Amino acid sequence: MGRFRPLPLSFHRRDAETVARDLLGRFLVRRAGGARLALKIVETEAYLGAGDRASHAWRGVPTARTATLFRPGGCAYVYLVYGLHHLFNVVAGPEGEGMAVLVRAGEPVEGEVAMAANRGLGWPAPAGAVAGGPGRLAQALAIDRRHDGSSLGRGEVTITSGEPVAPSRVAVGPRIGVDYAGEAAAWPLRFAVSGNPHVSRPHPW
DNA sequence: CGGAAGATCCACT
DNA sequence: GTGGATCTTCCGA
Repeated sequence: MGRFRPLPLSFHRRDAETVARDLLGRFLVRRAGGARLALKIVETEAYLGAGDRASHAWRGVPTARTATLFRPGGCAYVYLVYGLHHLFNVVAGPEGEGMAVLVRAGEPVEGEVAMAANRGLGWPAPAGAVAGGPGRLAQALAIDRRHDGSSLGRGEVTITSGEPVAPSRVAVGPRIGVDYAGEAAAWPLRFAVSGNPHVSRPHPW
């Protein structure tokens, strides 16, 4: 036992917005070949499922791609965007809701050299270069669709305890890259640790 | 069965 | 600020 203790699956089985806020400050831990890589989560986005135009589950019906999104909260939902980048999500809520939290950025805390190498960078690297952005984060942790559906309570990818971030230090804004989603594009479902330099974009806050 | 679009990133101007 | 890379998935016909 040590520093990284996985959170119980009940943590993830709450509504996506609550989980998105509560994931800030927690650790995302990747174990591979005896090595351990860890990031402190500093930016997330909530996707609400049916009725949220920006969500892959907005129609409320599972498809080949989104099957895992409808499982009970506490597993990974990983998919490929633009034919190039894998994005890592935490499935939230009860079974059938299709809710999830996209983990958009992390601050390296262990295995920095290996994570930077996964990104084709040396270490030290500038803040945000290793895991400031969802595609970068997945690449740094070597997460891909093999991890789709895996439990986050045990195994190669886990979410562990950390320092929760006080509400007063959480910055809120609209989600990134969902302009096609109509009204839902403006919903304030993006959360970040205020002022943290590893966040994926210049703070609009 | 085909077209269109995408929860991004990087290089270049 | 703009455009290209690259490919799976999805939906309409």
